Amino acid sequence: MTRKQLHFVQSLGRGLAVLQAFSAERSSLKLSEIAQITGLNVTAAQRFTDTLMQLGFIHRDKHREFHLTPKVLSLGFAFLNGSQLKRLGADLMDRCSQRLNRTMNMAVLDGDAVVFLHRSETQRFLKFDLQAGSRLPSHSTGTGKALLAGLEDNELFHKLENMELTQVTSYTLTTPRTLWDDFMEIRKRGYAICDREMNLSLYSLGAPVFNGEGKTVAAINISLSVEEAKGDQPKKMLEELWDLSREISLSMGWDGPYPAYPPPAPWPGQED
Amino acid sequence: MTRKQLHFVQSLGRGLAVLQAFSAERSSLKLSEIAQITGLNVTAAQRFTDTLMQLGFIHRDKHREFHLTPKVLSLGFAFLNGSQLKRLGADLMDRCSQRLNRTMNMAVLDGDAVVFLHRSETQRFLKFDLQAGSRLPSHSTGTGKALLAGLEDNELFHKLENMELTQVTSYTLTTPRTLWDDFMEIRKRGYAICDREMNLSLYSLGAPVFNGEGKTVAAINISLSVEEAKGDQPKKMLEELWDLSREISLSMGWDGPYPAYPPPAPWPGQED
DNA sequence: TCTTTTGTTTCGCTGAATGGTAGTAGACTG
DNA sequence: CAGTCTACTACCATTCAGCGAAACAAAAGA
Repeated sequence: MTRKQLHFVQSLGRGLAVLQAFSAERSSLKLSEIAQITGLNVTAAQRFTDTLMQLGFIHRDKHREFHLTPKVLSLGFAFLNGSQLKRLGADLMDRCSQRLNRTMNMAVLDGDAVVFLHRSETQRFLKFDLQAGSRLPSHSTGTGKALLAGLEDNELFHKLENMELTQVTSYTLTTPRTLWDDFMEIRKRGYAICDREMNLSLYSLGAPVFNGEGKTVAAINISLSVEEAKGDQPKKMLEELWDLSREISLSMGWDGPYPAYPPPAPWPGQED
Repeated sequence: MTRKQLHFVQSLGRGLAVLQAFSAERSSLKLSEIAQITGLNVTAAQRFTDTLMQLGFIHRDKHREFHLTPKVLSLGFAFLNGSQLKRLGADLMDRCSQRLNRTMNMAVLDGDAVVFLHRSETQRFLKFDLQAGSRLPSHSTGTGKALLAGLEDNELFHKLENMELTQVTSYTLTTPRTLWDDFMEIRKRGYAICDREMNLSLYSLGAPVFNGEGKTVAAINISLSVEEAKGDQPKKMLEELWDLSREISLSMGWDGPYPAYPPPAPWPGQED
């Protein structure tokens, strides 16, 4: 792990590593497990667990196993509720979702994953349980593709070359080259189509949200079942989605040409 | 801030303080503001912001202001999805919520606040927007009161004496003594009533969830408008809520007498 | 029971973390 | 545009916070 040594507070890094050792699958850990996962020696791990306990972020049950406490949620909550995006967009999205009787989501990019900020639910059955904070691979979701298409060419290229392109279904695009072409289509069209790439019964449309500088800061999506996608539903939904994305972008300060995607560019890698 | 000095890793504490300096209201901070809020000198604050940036938890915009990144959500998400409670209870609650066409919530206690873990939404209008991670004062919510009533007597007393009992509406109970009496009623009845104590048009019923040892680990609630609460709706809702709480407790391993609240106890403080 | 694994405590060493100072870049003002 | 803030960055000597080995204690298995 090469990291600029200058100005890096080791103890903070290690302590956060301890917090991150917990996950949905590994929700209770023994001291020795924490030490193993983080690569710390046991004594050090103990110092950090002690500290985190005193701060109330983890707690130890009677079997001497550590768990995260609800306090860790408060960190994420500060982010969610402080985000201008959510404040401005959530209401607009809720209303649109109600009107269409469709579940919609708003997401941002974090590393190679899309993270959901807000979900407007409806009664419809197609229940694909996501909630604020959920993460999904970006290359196989409507929101993810709408977001990736908004990156600068070189950043996009670099990311494609380095990210893991998991084959989620047989429809998932898994090579940098094919995805690049898809993104260029998205830039032209202004919206993303994700047809069974995430789930064999799911057809999702994703549209970007731009901030005052025309940078892609978020994406919204609307899902249809594959059945519905055969009719003229997509067209209608797309219009609504498009209008909504425009409206949210406007409230974020973008009043320039729409969409504000960069112009399509040729594949910058070696042809093979 | 008195804190056991032994085995407390200062740098971790300070670094986390920097993260916690951000909130919904203060979502973007300058270096000097961070230093001021955390009580660190500027140089130290810089070391921590540097570290947190390198770790991807915060980022700095072009106006040199710091923001949290979506990465902080992942910490809370590990907690949410690792919680047995949520895994077991969410589905049961969703189904119940659908059947009754009522929004329900599940919450746990964290310090003096209730933190919502899961929300089962319905179309109903009474929209009081909460989402996983939201925090509310515990003394004025149905879930909060159901949770507090489950504390050990001395813990409950101590908490009541030390927590801030904000007067949210004119109905909110704000003295330790009156709340104590209310909690004893809750222990007898097995459920909490929160009538306009949080919001003048809200009537909420809260029921506890017990774990395998009979400890109160969570609470669920169902809300009615004050209008509806006048009829025989509460009775019906209560039955459903009660059954659900029992069912969730059972799946958590509690098969003893119900409810598993401690027995009512007299007010331990000085009479005045 | 004994053995193995896991967790706790101690302690001397060292460099990570500290905070003062001085220098620099932006922002605001008149 | 000079002048004056204030906010931020870079540097560096000092030192104590954090470190890990090792000895000890306590659970968990067998």
